[in-house]
Amino acid sequence: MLRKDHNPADPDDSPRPQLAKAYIPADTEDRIYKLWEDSGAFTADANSTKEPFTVSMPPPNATGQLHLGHAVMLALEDIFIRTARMQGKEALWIPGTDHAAIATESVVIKQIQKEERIPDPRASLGREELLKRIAHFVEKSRGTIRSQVRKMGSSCDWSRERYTLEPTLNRMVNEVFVKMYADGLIYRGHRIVNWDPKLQTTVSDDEIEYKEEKAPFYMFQYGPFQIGTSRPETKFGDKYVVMHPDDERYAGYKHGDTFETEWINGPVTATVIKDKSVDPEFGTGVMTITPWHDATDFAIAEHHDLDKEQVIGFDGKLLPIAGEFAGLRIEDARPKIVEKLKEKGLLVKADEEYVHNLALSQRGKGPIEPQIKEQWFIDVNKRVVKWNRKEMSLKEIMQEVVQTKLIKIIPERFESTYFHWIDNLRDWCISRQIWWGHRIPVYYCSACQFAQTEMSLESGVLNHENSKLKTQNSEFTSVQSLIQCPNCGGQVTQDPDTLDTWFSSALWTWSTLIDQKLAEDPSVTFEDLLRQSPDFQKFHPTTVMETGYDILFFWVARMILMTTYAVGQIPFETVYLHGMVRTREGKKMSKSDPETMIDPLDIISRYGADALRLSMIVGQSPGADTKLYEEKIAGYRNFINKLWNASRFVLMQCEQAGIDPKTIEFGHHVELSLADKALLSALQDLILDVTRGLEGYRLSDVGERLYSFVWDYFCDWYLEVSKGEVNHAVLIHSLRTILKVLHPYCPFVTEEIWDSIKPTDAGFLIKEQWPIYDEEIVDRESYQQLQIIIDIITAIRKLRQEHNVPLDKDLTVTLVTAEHTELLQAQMGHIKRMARVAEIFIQESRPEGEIVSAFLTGVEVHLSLEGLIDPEKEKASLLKEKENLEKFKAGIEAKLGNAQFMERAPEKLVVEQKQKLAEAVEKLEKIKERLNGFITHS
RNA sequence: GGGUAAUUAGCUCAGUUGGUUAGAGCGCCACAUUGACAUUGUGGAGGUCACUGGUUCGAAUCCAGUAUUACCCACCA
Repeated sequence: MLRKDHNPADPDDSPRPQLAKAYIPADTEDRIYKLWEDSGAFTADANSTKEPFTVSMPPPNATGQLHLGHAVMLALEDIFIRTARMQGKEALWIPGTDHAAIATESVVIKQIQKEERIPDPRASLGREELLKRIAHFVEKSRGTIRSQVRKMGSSCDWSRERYTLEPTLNRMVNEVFVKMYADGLIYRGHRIVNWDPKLQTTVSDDEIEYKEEKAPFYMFQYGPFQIGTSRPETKFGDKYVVMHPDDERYAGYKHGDTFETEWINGPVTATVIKDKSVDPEFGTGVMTITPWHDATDFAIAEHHDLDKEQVIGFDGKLLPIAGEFAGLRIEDARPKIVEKLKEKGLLVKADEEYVHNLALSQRGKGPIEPQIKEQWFIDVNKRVVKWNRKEMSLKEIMQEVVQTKLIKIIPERFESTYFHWIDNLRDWCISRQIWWGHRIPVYYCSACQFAQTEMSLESGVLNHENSKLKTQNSEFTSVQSLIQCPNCGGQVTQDPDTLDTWFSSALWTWSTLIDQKLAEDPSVTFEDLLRQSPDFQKFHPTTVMETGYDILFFWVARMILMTTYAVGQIPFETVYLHGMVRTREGKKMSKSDPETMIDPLDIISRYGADALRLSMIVGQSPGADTKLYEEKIAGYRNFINKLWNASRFVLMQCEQAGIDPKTIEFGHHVELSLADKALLSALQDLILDVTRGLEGYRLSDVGERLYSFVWDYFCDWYLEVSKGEVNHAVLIHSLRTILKVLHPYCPFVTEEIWDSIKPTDAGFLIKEQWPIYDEEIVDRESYQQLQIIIDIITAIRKLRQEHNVPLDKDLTVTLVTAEHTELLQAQMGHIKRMARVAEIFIQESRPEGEIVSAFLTGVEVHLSLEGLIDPEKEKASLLKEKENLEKFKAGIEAKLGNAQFMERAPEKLVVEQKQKLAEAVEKLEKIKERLNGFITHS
């Protein structure tokens, strides 16, 4: 798979491996991905005896485009999965797509409106036809996201790909709905819901966002009271005035008192209500209520059994109760109503600067109108969930599994926001008035419904539970003509609503593991489906759920809720939450602003998926937002190229020596130099750090460690040493090890290089075994000895540059040492070559003449620079170092002289400090001697 | 109003349980040029770790408060 170029100049014309001068990801990635996929490397085996490691991919919108949020998610999950796979686990990463109910339906409706000039496609086309159109649209466009997921290098098991609207998932949705209904967790009732007049559907509390808006706050005279409002258009039906029972100012009015007052469209009779939910401090302490359009007012009305009247229609226009204003839209009606009240002398004052929060639909961005509507809800407080022999409510079970650490959230602080959310959680409205989605599996009898609504409702569900209707219902298309009412034999129809898309998403970790063939058979019960699905048995609970913190509530919490209830297992053991990707200015990237938008596909084509992955992982911590910009990505592209060229160097070394790298086997027979031993030792430390870091989900740390090892140690020192003393076996072995531990982060480039250096009998790197830490190879002494050589080389380079010594000047260096003579003798060649020194003397006394010096631990470095030295400069730099050392020394002495420190500090630290002190004292002595030399000379 | 976090070099960020003479990448300055790599090499400059107190032998790290910023939740007529 690498490029094998024939070299015409080569006399024997035998083609040798030759890597291109620079790594070109675009020539590599798709090819490698296909090789992996075709080889079956992504496919997990439910029958294996290996320990399972499962990741359920958060399903992207089936009609969507890959964005950076997906890219982060895919990169992280792929690292988890590739590591687990190499570590010998049965790794399953299950991909899928989401039907994205509201989003998809509104896209298609808009398209039809625009292209076919049909103003109301729902009315004109009807349910069946519209669903067909949407399904067609999804089918046509879902291939896009699949190929884009592949572009990231995602090693997910495509043979198990799932879709949130497929028949198996539909059956699971129905099973869970019926189970919850039977347990009394799902009920239908008239409640105040969030109505989106624009999208013509209810939405859940979590699908609302608030925007600050300045709108006038009016004070009106209402009988003897003054009442405040920012929404005069809702006030037509107001006939109750509410105040706190303890409010002294209104002690003269009793609960139930009535009075007549002039109001918008004439006189009304109002009733006094005393309720503790009124805040006496706010405004006048008196308010009128609009139970149909306000949640608080609704609660008061329920409590006192008051009348509720609808004022605003579901189309957002005023109803006949508004009299002359009926049919007007809110924004048109409001000023007119205020004007009328003003003319009547009922407007007391208007605060034009009032700021309040406007509730908007997250999807459609239109205002939300609270309405009373009969909807389906999930009761989160009823105690029917069996867990550890206790009966718990859905709220309690959600708390329980996180509190007891059965589920661990990373970063931990999100646990408190999770608990806070649960505390505020109200019953979940699960019905939606859109068509694209899982239809509510409830049937009504048109014949007897009028007389017995509840009865026919129940019989529909009960019948369903008795599995008479299951076959028909496993397809989401309606089949009501087949169904007869068990009560009266009349024709039944299905509930027209669909379920909140999060209802089906909440089942994702396990519904995707249910055997699809088995699920087609209606005689197999739900419990048997769980028991007999091999994937479910092997791979659930999943290991880690990785997703953005923005859907902790929408999705993660609801998966916990539904899964513990429905299958009696936690959905995942660990939740890893990543942050949002932002622009370099910290702004959200938005499609409407292409300037700030980074398109992952564009980045991949120019820098490669590996570089993109690194740029999103290194330097990011979980739960924190991350800023991404092109220079950062380019930096990691450079790193990838560095690795590529290091490999190229290794291959060239082998080629020059006539060695086929694939035949190299590394073992005890290999003779090792100091640098070899140091490198092999450092590699063990790397393996340990990387393995532990990945286990602890510290992906950024590990990425940085790998980056630094490859560049700063392997390339900058080991490969440089190799230029004077090459050991092919060590080169190949260490490069192989590096590729393995780097593979999860940059799978493409490592696989590509691996092909050139892998052992003859080896397969793909993706299936290689993870390196095992071997303490016996750790050789601290050699590592430190090489470090001394490195320090000497660095010191010489530094002195040389400080004194502007040209590189072509023949340089003589004297190393003064008492203890390292042997080491320096042996490694002299490397020092000469890498520091570009002509001659080195190793002796025990300082040389004569014009020299510049550096003082290392155990070694003095002196450069003889006749006629090139600026003595003042050298003196100044020595003085500066002396000053620093003295400060440092004084600090340590203070510590060591402190009785409390000596008593309480750990032994190890004291020893360390003493060691440092000794070194500082030694250096200081030498610097002082050297400075004295200056004084005598001048 | 309640909560969670952030504040470290010009920029973007690390800093794992308190013990480092506070690190990295980019940028900057100087030098190097066809020998793995200019998507490079070598060296350098640059930080009183937001502020004020406290705990401690010892604080970027723990505690309290202040300031600024971001996000989340609730929403009062």
